[in-house]
Amino acid sequence: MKSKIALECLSALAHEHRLNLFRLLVQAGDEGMAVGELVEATGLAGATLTNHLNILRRAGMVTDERRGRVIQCRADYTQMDALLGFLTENCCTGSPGKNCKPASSCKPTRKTP
Amino acid sequence: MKSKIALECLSALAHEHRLNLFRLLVQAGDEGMAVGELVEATGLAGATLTNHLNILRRAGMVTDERRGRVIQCRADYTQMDALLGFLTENCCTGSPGKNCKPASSCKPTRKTP
DNA sequence: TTCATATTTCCAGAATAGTCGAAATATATG
DNA sequence: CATATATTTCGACTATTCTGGAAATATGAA
Repeated sequence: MKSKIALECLSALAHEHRLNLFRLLVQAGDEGMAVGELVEATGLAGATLTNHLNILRRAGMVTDERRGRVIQCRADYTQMDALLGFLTENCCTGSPGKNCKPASSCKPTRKTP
Repeated sequence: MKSKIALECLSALAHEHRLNLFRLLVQAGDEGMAVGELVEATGLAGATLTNHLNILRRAGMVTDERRGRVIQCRADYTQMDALLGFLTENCCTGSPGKNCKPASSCKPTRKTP
């Protein structure tokens, strides 16, 4: 992951509402949550929520898919993984004697099928 | 790590200059870097740099120690580790079937003695 | 087509963050 | 003490981000 994208991811998560939003989506698992459900869950105005979602989308932390009138959002675990990797790398590289193990793998939690 | 502190850490790192600053300190290892050296390295005005340092300090990502007239700064690896732990936990907990391994350990890179 | 629902875009005001010169503080040295 | 160096605080300005109402767009249903 490039520094610029890592910065976008960090900025995306560095806000109370957006961190909360991302956690909600993580907990929702593969199913994800509709924008309307997120409005309900957070109590934010629609326009405000869309703004935050757009920031998470631009950073690649959230993906979505239209299902009829509803837009279903999901946390992107791959991007979160890449961010963890970036932080881990940049915590120790650049000098000899690296001490960091590779970032832990972060897979979606599947709903019981 | 509590959510509020994690947010402070994320906000601290979510800025071009501060991420750069933190990386410089990580690369500097246990020795750390003086504020003056950081001013040189970044080209920022003293007041601006102090502002960014204060944000990193409040978040616990940077510690420092006075050595005579000079203030020597260091990256706090423990806090970085805690942040990685928080992100990893919150990437998968809250629902059954956790898939994340524990966050990798992040130790300072020691200068060759 | 007409109506209802879901979401986004547009816009503007309010709040917060970033920047840096100048003055203040802390420490060392002569 | 007086002077020099290192860093921080203060104060003011600019830039960015956050917020939500209202209008626009998209889809589905009658």
